[in-house]
Amino acid sequence: MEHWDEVRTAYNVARIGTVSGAAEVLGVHHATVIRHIDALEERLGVKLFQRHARGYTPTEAGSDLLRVAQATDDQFSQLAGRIKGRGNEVSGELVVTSIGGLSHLLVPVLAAFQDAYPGLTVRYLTGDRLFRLEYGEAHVAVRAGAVPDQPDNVVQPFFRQDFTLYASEAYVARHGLPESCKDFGTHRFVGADDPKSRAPFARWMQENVPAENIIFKSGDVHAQRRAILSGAGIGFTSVLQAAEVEGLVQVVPPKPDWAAPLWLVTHMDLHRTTKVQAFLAFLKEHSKAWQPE
Amino acid sequence: MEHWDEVRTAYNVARIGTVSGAAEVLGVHHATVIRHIDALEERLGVKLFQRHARGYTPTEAGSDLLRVAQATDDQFSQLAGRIKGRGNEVSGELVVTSIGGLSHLLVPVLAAFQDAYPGLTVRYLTGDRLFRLEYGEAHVAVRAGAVPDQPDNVVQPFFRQDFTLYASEAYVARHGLPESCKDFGTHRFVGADDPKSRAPFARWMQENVPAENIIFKSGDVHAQRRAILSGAGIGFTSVLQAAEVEGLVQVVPPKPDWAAPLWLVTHMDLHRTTKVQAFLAFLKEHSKAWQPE
DNA sequence: GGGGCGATGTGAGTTAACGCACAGAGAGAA
DNA sequence: TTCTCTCTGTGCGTTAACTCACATCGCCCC
Repeated sequence: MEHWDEVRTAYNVARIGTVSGAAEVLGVHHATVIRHIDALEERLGVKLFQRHARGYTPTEAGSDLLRVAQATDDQFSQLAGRIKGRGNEVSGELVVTSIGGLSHLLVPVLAAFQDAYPGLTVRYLTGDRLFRLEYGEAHVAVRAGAVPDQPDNVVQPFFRQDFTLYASEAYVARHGLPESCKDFGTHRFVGADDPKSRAPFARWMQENVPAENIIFKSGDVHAQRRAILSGAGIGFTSVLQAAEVEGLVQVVPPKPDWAAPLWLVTHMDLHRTTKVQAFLAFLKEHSKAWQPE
Repeated sequence: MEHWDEVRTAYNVARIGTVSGAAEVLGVHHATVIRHIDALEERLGVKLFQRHARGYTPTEAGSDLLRVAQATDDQFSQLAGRIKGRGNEVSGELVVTSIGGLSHLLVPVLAAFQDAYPGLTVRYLTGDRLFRLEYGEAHVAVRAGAVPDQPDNVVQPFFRQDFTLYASEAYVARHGLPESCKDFGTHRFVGADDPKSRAPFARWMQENVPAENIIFKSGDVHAQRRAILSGAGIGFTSVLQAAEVEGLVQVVPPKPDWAAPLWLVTHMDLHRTTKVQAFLAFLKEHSKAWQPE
């Protein structure tokens, strides 16, 4: 049973009773309807209609087709309604991904967004690997670093995340603060575990801090911040994260060179949907407080 | 949601995951598949798939379509199986119509046919009006008289029904038998109620028997036979019917001029079906005993 | 009974859908 | 990295499907 359009044609003929009437409803010429019926009967090897001057009356097979196609028509109508409607409503699932270091900013916003749309389920993905928008793994991604140049991805600037060096009050009381790069040899540092990290502050540390002075390394920014707080050494933390923790002292003011630009990335096919647009607007609104100035 | 073929295309893309694979399954070029998807998405206003180099992955709307179309595909497959299969089996309903005077012959055959096919329901229609095959009122009709020339009807000769004049034994004992037409003026007759009857014996009676001698008239042949049997007069009855009744005496031997040819008529659209063919063969086999010689 | 109407059917012309060929882009392997 | 394979995407020519027009046939109403 291929050629579903022919089934639809036969369905309308059976429903209405005449070829002409069905042709009008279908918006095609009645000759087309006749050819569809003939082709379908030929393929099935059974007459679906008895032809007479007043129209077509379905045989048993035609009546059977009428019932099945009626159900199909209903199903498709409902489907079309759901699909068209869903394009304009915020429901189902919203999948957001970002680097782990942004969870303290995003999670409250996600929770508030879910609260605003009760029909919505939020999934927040963080992980080592990059979740790929083109495979439908997420609707929205928050990416850091250089402008993502993936084709089929819509990229918007989000905000600039400032970083600088922090130390715990206990560390300062014990070791003091370095006044310039020349003092780094006498201090201990907390840094990134990944030597290939492309974060600007991480590369700065690789170039300006002797490797042997980096005595605590972790791939997780939260672990690094905890290490700094525990007095393990001096290390980079985002200004916003540091502000939420008691007991951290800025070693130097934030430098623009250390800042990491953040980008909002969506897949082209999903970017126009109401759900994604609603979340992007919601996120931008709530992130105004995070902007540097 | 028009263009069910596009839904089928999208269904296969969602099911298989690639345009090329779906195109192969559908037996069309992959460009056609792409155009179908694009047209469907355009019409719905929602992306059904996320496109990437490895194939198409369904969005939520695409997944929804996949579910619905999967069910539709199943339904259509079952429908095709039923329709194709039903063409080769004898089941459902068999509707046979004839003039009322043939019921004593047809009913036993219909009962035996039903007994041979337990899945079958038989309907036997008799009535004043002609049941019309082209409106699907019956599968098979047994017609008398001239060759039916309805277009779209398949006509086969059935057998020749012989008629002649009968009288009851009581009538003969009381009035004797006429030896020729000249004696008709002294006899009483049972005849047809309808002066426009086209039956050859009825017209013969109109022409050869004085109207005032026809003292019992009925439209029903069974009533006429009963009247003859009750001694009301001389009248025509089919030879086969008369043979089943005790107490009837042939006034004259059957004449070919009085015989009524019977025809088996089916609608063109139903004639080829196994069910109709099975019944026609069954009926012909059982009617061999009725043939004159 | 006859004219009009609406239905089915068929042949000819036209449009739109399809197949073909090639370009481009990732993904995986050497 | 580079090569290769596969899949997507698009312009162009062709074919098949569709529209159009006309013929035909029944039915209904006048």
